[in-house]
Amino acid sequence: MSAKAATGMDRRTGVALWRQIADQIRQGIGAGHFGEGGRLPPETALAERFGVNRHTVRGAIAALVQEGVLRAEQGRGTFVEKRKRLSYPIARRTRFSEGLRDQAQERRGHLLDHAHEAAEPRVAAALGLDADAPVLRVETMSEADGRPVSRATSWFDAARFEGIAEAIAETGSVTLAYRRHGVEDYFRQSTIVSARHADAVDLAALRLAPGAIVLVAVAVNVDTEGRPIQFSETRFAADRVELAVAE
Amino acid sequence: MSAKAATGMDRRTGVALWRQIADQIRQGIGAGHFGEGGRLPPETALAERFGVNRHTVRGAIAALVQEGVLRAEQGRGTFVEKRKRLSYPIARRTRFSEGLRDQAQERRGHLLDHAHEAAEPRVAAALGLDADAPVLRVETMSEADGRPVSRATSWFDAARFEGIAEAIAETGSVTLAYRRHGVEDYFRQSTIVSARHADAVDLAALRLAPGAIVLVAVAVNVDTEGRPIQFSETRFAADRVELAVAE
DNA sequence: TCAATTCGTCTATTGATATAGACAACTATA
DNA sequence: TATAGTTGTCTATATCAATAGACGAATTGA
Repeated sequence: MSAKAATGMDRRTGVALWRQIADQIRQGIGAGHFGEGGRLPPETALAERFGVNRHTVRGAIAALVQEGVLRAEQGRGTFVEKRKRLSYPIARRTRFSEGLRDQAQERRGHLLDHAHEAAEPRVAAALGLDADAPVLRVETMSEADGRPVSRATSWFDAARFEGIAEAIAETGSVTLAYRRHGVEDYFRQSTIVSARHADAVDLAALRLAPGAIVLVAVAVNVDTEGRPIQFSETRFAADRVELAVAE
Repeated sequence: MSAKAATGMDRRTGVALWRQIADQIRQGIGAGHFGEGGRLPPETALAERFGVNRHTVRGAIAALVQEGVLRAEQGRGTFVEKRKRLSYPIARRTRFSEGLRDQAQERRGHLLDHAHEAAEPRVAAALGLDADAPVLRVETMSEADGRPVSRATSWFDAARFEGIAEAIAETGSVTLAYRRHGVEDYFRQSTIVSARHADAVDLAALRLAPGAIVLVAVAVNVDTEGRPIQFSETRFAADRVELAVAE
């Protein structure tokens, strides 16, 4: 394998070289190749390693500076800014803020939007409702230390959970909002994890660079009697979060 | 929100529009928007929906035809070739071929490569070995119905599992290879799921289009006495697989 | 058979991407 | 205070990506 091919750069693929390089550098940082606050190799060295022109590397670095991952200082070098990836636990008892307790100083949830609508087939199936039954759709996002972590769309049975959006907005917590509706405890029944490119709405909400990846977790929560109470699709910024599956 | 922005197309991002559109169409197929063997809307309609020129849509379709996802017929339309996303279970007893029994006719594992090496820190920690202890690294990939599904790098304690690579090559099964080394049963102790762009090696092995996403599952298997026997990093083609977390 | 629909191909133009080279501006250090 | 090493900026050129319009080729159904 030639030195050039080994770098993973592909041409004529619809993905610009500067973006491929930016992705590799970001990934290298996540893997700890440069250390916290460490210095990147000089642009000329990176250009040689990736087999491209120095200007192309500069494009990649500019994008990562824009993202807040790198900081370039004229005459000195280019340095790593980014923090470590958060590890988000997925288990039978999954609670957003508890799981991140040790990893972030400040955790917050936001209610972005909510609306009544008729249940789509997959929502109706998950919640055990008839097709087109009235459901509440709630859009939330969560932050840790001021960085957006995830964005979720949740559906609730409108008949049982009328007003839960307001309760989430007031308390900032789904767990507390459940209490107000007589649900003392709840469990995660199932979780399906997949990954895709972030769409425009999530890019904006999570403050991601276009082309970024989101981890998608589709989950069903049930109450202590096993009745489904929530169906949700959560998108996590893949370069900030990993999912720890407890078994 | 304008109709254009709602389509999720972003310009000046280093990702060509035709590739963004190809990714969205592929994703739409995975979500079942066109049905098995279904027909895509005409190119002119797609161009309008995505807010781009017809030629740009044609670029996206050409890429998906090349991938084997679509089939274009002059005068008739463009049709879906691809099968549904496989759902790969992750649980305490995770076995590759058993989990996919109902979803694919033919399942196969391949041994690609194996080598002795000194344990990296994360490998040593996971297997409970001293740093730089001798370990066996094994590269495998798996297919379902002739389509590459995943590619894995596994590490074993060299002292305990000498020759396991050959056993995997012969039997095509990790479970059977374990038997030969006196491990009658084993469990998954932990799994960490993340996502990233596929690197050049995985692109080739999984026959993916550049820019494609892989789901990364880092796992530790333990024997019935709780001793770690395997540390592995598996990369799944994100457009062909989803991970079903059992809880 | 005819018209409508749809994919396939061609030409032309514009802006983004990538390469190449040169030199300025800044930093650290011998 | 030189000097080497690094990032920042400029010009120029070639190729890719995207738009625009026109027309050919194959299929379908009236």
